[in-house]
Amino acid sequence: MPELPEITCRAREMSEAVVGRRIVGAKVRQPKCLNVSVDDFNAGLVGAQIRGVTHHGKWLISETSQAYFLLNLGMGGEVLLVRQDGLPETWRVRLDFEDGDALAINFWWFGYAHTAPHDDLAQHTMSAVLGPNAFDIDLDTFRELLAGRRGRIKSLLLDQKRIAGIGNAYIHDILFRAKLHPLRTVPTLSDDDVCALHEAIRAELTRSIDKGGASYELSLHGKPGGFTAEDLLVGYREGKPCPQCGTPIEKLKTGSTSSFICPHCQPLDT
DNA sequence: ATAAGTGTTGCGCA
DNA sequence: CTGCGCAACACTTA
Repeated sequence: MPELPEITCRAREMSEAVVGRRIVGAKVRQPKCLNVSVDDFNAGLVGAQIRGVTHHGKWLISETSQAYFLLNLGMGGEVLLVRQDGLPETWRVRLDFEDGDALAINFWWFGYAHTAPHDDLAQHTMSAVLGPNAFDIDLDTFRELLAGRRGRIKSLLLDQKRIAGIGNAYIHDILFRAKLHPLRTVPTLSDDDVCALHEAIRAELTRSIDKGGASYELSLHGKPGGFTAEDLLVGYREGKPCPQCGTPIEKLKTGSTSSFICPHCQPLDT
């Protein structure tokens, strides 16, 4: 799930559904995903009332009356609001509310459930070092972000310290929409390219947010998102025709990740 | 049935 | 500064 559209949707859902509720119990099945001891985790959250839920990049951030509660779902996972007597089989961390509901949190790889002091979110380094949210960044800030950079454009867009929220699923369509090859280096981009890329980021993220996020992830209430494989332009569509020109879409290795491109619309040499 | 592939992140190294 | 490989170890697909 773990890209900006899904996290944005989860934050909105949680804002509506759990703000104002009080946590009366916490259970941790996988202590490894915490940044503090189980005892400190419990002490931070049990008795706390949830005040608000936002996100920064792929981090879901809940402010409570006692501590901040920060979630990163890694490479996929759910935050489900369920009854305590109707829990799913697998969950790694659970927060129980006083009304009998619970948040059941699961992820299948590399997730985190952290806490940070009530008065000092900046102490949470993993979220504090993130760049501005990809969706909120304005054109001038985006230009400044690229100025002086020499590396590949795909590496920069995936670097959460520079711009937060884009992952290796949405980036295929973002680059396609901007007509940019993932291996293009930043200095080869014209100002028109930079504007197109800025617009593509907003447009592609919005397209998914408006549908409730990717269909391979579940909402707080257990419903799949409405952004399906059919909505993708070139991502994960190897061999299928480019929606613009019909050229077969290619899959290529770009560093340690894969990329999907239209070789005609996204030429490497310019 | 076994193995490779995968949406994340931080770190060390060249 | 940059790219790259690795380590965290679950689940699907070939």
